[in-house]
Amino acid sequence: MSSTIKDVAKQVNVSIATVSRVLNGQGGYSKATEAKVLNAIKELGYQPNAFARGLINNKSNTVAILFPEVSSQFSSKILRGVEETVHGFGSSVIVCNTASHGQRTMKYLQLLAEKRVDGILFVSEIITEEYYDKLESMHTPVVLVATESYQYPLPFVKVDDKHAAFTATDYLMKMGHHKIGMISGNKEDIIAGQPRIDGYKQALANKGLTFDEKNIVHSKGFSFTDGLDSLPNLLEQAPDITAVFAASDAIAMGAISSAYKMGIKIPEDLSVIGYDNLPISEMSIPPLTTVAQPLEKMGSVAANMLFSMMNAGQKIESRIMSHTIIERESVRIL
Amino acid sequence: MSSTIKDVAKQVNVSIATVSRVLNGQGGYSKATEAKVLNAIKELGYQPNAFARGLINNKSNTVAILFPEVSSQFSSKILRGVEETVHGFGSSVIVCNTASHGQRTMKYLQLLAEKRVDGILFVSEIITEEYYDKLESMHTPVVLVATESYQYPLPFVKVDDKHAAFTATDYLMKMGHHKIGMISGNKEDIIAGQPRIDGYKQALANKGLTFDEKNIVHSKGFSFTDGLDSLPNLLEQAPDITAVFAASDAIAMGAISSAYKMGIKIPEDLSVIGYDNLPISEMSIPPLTTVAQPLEKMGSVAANMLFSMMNAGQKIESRIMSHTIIERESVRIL
DNA sequence: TTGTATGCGTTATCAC
DNA sequence: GTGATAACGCATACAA
Repeated sequence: MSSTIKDVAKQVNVSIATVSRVLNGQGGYSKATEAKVLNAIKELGYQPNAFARGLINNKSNTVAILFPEVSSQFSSKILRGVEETVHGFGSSVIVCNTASHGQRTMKYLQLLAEKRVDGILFVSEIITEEYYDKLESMHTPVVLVATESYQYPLPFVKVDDKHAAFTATDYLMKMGHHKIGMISGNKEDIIAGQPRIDGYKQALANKGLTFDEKNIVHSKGFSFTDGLDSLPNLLEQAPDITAVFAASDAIAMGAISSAYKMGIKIPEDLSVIGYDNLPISEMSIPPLTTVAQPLEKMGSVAANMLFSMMNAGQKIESRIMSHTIIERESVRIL
Repeated sequence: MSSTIKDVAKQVNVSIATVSRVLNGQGGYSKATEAKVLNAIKELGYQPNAFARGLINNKSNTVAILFPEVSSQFSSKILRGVEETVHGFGSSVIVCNTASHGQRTMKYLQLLAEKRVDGILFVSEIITEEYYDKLESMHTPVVLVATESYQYPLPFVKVDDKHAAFTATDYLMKMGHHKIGMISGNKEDIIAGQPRIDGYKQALANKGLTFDEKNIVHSKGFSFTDGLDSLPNLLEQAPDITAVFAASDAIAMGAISSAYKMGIKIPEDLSVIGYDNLPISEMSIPPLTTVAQPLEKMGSVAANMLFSMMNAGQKIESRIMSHTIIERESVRIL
């Protein structure tokens, strides 16, 4: 099939040791033999065998990334950042779609353990004891992205969700709104749910506004249909609100579509601010004002952390990425 | 570090051959030893080493997929389908972002060759001679997704672009439109560009309508901003059109946003039909009528083809996937 | 039913 | 400068 180091050696009449040396540029050979070897490599179309190398070096030049859902704009953006920097290190990235399913995730980890991946990125997942034990047994660097673990000492890179929600709500108030509703996403979600609710409440309190339970509706998740379904409920509970903070861009898009159906004009009748700054927020009508997470950057930062851990072997500090308000046209100045 | 087959053998006082046998369930050992071995494996937390296995079997249980851009909804959907079926086969998928860049692509192929991936999926790319030669030298099954090669005998899975464009245009005519414009995307694109233009023209001709060059504008690409920029031009050239066929959903979304800015109502003043049926088409205001490509399905079909090729070693037939019109609310009945 | 020995393609440690 | 050769962890042909 594919030619080996042995074939090259034979062709040039040197030992495999020598070939290996020039292959790795270690020196200890004459210019002449180097040229001959290099030439033979070209001629034979020799490809180093990653299996053999891995066996010796215990290194696969591969990292894995696990998502609850690969095919979301959210995941895609992170993946983009990860892929770019991983490729820069000469490594490859394996993607895994866990569907937030425990058994499936464990099966993946097993596979990744056998493949001896050099590092693992966990996106938007809660780390269970089962996962953690497995990860520990693998002795593989791990970094969390857009999530964190309160139980286990895993480094993470994410935005401060509570702070970001505070900023979004505060922005609305700065624009003159006092009656502000919220579509919260899943409040059971300890990472992306509750903290954003807390941030919203705190911003209100900070300006001396009292929080009213009627101004918030808790959707099941963070999707478009969640927004679509929730806005009518919110408006029924709280007809007097002039603005709504949606816990995700998808929810915001759903709310906007819902408003459109009900003949409510955005932002004339109702202002909307989202969360994430996905590509869809640009495509919205009107374009969506939102608080941005630097997703691609987060991916690349996380990947860099992984490589630091592999090389230095040291524990790495977590990173809180800064969020920013992207002003577009879905919020009206009151 | 990690324990090996040898450790297991020692623990149970059998030979490594025996351990290997029960590991692979080949039979040829007593129930008693099997139990003991299995037990020791659990106890020691033994993990098979994929490097060693790969070295012997010449199989990595890994396939690679190359995209011009990983972080698009288009790519994501395909990836989702691929990941699902590949995982079903107990393999992993490596993602590569080529950026449609020759050198970068070649570097990827080199890496994949060294890793001895079992198969390669090429999405939305033109296969150059350089790529093909490299692929040939790798002796690795390849299947093309959402593209095809006129020069090289590579199996593909895609929609019939010309036919789909015909269907879209024909749908518009069935809804009573006679003056139909098109925003074509990149007409130099031999796979996704020209065929869709041809389909549009043919649908017109089929109903006895004459094609007018003024009714079409060729954007640089297939993106949102292409649609945003192109609609005004189209409307200037052809003020009397009542409907437009956009060569992608992103273009359609851009056109709709553009119309919104110009105070043109969709679909009352102008009907729009897209192409792809990405998730965004649901989120559009109004929801976008479009011709759907079954992207996720295409991914899974392509992956299945890959495994057939690996196992059977046989050449595989290409697959033309059927497209369908998804009726939503962006087309008005005239 | 089980064990021994060889080889897969490299790298690395010795020698020379 | 260069060449043998022993690992790396596993599968398998061949013996027993």
